[in-house]
Amino acid sequence: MIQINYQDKRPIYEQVVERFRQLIVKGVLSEDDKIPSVRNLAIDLSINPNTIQKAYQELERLGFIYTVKGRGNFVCGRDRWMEDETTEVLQQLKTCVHELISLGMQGDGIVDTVRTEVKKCANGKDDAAAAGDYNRKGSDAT
Amino acid sequence: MIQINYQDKRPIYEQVVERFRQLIVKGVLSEDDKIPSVRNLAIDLSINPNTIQKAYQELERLGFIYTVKGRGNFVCGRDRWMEDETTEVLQQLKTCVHELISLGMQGDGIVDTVRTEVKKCANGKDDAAAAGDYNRKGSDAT
DNA sequence: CTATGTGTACTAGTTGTGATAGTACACACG
DNA sequence: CGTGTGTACTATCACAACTAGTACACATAG
Repeated sequence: MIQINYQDKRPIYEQVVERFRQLIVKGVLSEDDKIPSVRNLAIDLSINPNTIQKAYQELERLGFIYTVKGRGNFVCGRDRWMEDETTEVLQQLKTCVHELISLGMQGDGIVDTVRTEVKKCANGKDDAAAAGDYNRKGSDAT
Repeated sequence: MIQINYQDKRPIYEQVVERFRQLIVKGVLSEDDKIPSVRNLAIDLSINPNTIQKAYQELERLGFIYTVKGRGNFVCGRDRWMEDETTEVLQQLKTCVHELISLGMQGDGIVDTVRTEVKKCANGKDDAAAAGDYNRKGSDAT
């Protein structure tokens, strides 16, 4: 489910955050799905519970999950993060366009690239639906 | 020329690298332009020469500058970095597109956004030409 | 109620990286 | 040779990431 890459220079907690962010945005994890407990995931990944806790706090701050004391952590609905995420990624997209122009790439080429990429997504439908679910309400991990 | 933002969480040497990258990509610094010496820039920014050295080594590794022992550091030609940079930014662009699709944005909307941004660049012509040059061959800093 | 699983908070310590400080050496140029 | 340059090296400090261990509060099942 969650893998840690020790070759990666980024801190572990950041990798955990990023991984869950992907799973949630792509729809692999749905609203109110339960995610592993701090302790369970820590054992699973052979790292310290505090590191997972830090990751979960960050995910909560970003609006991706909510916490119920004594019960666990659960995935928030799209309305809690979709707008912010879209704004952010849109900003990244614009920055890329500016840089490509600076690098001498033609505007038409950029637009074409994007159009091609959009079509590719439409055909492949991304990997969200294919991935299936992971840990639904009530089906707690063994 | 180069400013350091101490509010920024990124290390100083990384900020220096990023700033020079921008100046070079945008054409403010041209091929064979001389950039400040390790010691001069260190004094200028009130930081340690070793930090600048680290930044310059990274810039050389990335192909943005070349070093001549005893003379200084100079900007490389576009051919040394343009291809790699374009490939990298293009990859970022595609990732953004995929994420926006996952976030539920319509493909048409994405393409429109890009087209609009391209036009904006075409009108403003970015800020490359406006910035002028900084430190040409032979005009060493005082 | 108790036992268990959960999130939360706190202290203490280790490790790695960024940054500083200082020194020394090699090369280019006038 | 003297100056300005890049390069290399050691030592030290500060901070972030991570680990280790403990303690407490809450929810649920028995």
